[in-house]
Amino acid sequence: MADISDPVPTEAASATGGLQSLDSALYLLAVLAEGQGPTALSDLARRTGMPVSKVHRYLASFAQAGLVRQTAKSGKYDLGPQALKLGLAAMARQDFVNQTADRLPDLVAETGLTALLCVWGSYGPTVVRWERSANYMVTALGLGSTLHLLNSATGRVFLAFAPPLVIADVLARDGASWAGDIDALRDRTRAEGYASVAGDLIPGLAAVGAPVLDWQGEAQAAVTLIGTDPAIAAPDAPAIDAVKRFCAAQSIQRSV
Amino acid sequence: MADISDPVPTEAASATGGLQSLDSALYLLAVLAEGQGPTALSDLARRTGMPVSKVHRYLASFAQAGLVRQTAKSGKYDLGPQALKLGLAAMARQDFVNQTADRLPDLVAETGLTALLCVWGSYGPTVVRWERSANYMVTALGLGSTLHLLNSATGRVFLAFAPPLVIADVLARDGASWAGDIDALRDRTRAEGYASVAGDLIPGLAAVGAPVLDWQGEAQAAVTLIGTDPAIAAPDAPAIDAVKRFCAAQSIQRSV
DNA sequence: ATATGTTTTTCCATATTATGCAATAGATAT
DNA sequence: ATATCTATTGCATAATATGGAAAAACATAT
Repeated sequence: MADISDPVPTEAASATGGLQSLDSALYLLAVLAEGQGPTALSDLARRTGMPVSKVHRYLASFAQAGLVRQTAKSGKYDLGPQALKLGLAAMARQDFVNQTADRLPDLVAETGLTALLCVWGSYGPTVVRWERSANYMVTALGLGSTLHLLNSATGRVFLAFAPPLVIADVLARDGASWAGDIDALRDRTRAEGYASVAGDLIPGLAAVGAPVLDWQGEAQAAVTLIGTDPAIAAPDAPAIDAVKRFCAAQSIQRSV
Repeated sequence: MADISDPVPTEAASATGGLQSLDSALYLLAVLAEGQGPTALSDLARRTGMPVSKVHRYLASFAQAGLVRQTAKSGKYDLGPQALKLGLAAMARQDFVNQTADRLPDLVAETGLTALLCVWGSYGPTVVRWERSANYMVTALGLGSTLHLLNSATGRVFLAFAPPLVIADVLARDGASWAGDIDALRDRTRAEGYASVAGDLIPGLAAVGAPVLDWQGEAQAAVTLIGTDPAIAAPDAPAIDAVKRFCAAQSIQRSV
């Protein structure tokens, strides 16, 4: 152990202080989860690059814990009931609003803009959290304020990503005095993954917003960046990329 | 091969052919999942009977895999996003849940009520799908929420149609503070094929639920309709017929 | 301020434990 | 029947997890 090359043992993978065998095993589990259904042992070995005997022993432990089970007929392996319980337990602890709110300062620091967190209330998008940047401007918006469904970037996020029936009442109210094509607005927002206003509606105010989605793909909240410079809402503005990435990180990735 | 030879007679623990370290680690994960929320390292060590250093290393590996994460502020450990993915992957392989969820909008359209799909989790009936109608009201219930076994229509469905052993633990917990006759409640629910609450337990809330049964006649899931009008739970209400027909249609198939 | 009690994290020598190869058992098809 | 898959088990070796204790990090009390 007096070897000088000790600081770089083999690779930089397991620099976390965990167990190598556990890392391998959990990788195997992830591979199994990404498969479409029951998977053969040899197939798993191939896809993980591990020896079959190793995979087999890992699976034996997983099976004992109920995370994996073996189909009686074909001998293939699949996720077990304990995996479902784990997921349900994790789901119960997902608190989108608070977890997003906790990371809001990061977004503000990155963009230098004021950030707004809104959820859907009875009367429309409702402000639940402010995170002010250094140069914030005074607005009439306070905690608990409701925003317009069509006039605001935040509202448009809900228009596009909230369940249609939920927003139906407010849409009927706010849509009555709206001249534009609502369907086109919704479709475009959905396609682009964000909404913006650039001072054309509220002079001197520009905003870009994106949705925080739950695993049903419905908006649980909306995060919006606000500033005075219309440039922040330009199609290639860095703020847009920032909000989208931020919200994606807070959302559940369904792709698997 | 009935060899009784004990090369290492120190312990007779894992006769499964798996890895000891994995068994320990997965036990730790199960303990973490059964906790109510973020748990301290030392607490986990106490509850598992393992040395802190061991627990810490396990958690480091789990964290790298995303199954566990550490809350930024308190340093406590909780289930991570990968746990959710695992659960969703496991759920995706349960055909009846998917098929039922896909048809939930039909039920909502037919009745005009908000529909809820629940499966059995560690703590009781767990919401896995919401399909909201125009006038939804319950905001305290989110995806992953658990319902009371006896107070809720959904819970009563599981009480009557889930295997007794599965619900035993939760029944012991929830039944302790229950004044009524549990056996009578179960028998009546079984006979009628549905369960309901009409605002007498949770003021202003009425619900009717029915089971999605597998080939053994056991409840794999429960579908519940929720509304504010107590009339929807009246014995001859159309909502009751709708849920029962809906669930019956979902219960038939599946053989493999 | 300093002290005291929490916690979490890292270090290190030891031997316990996982590893990979290869042989066995079981199954399906030819 | 043989052939060719797959899953499972044994075994010697060394690589790896282990637990005690020390060291940080953190909070609360004095």
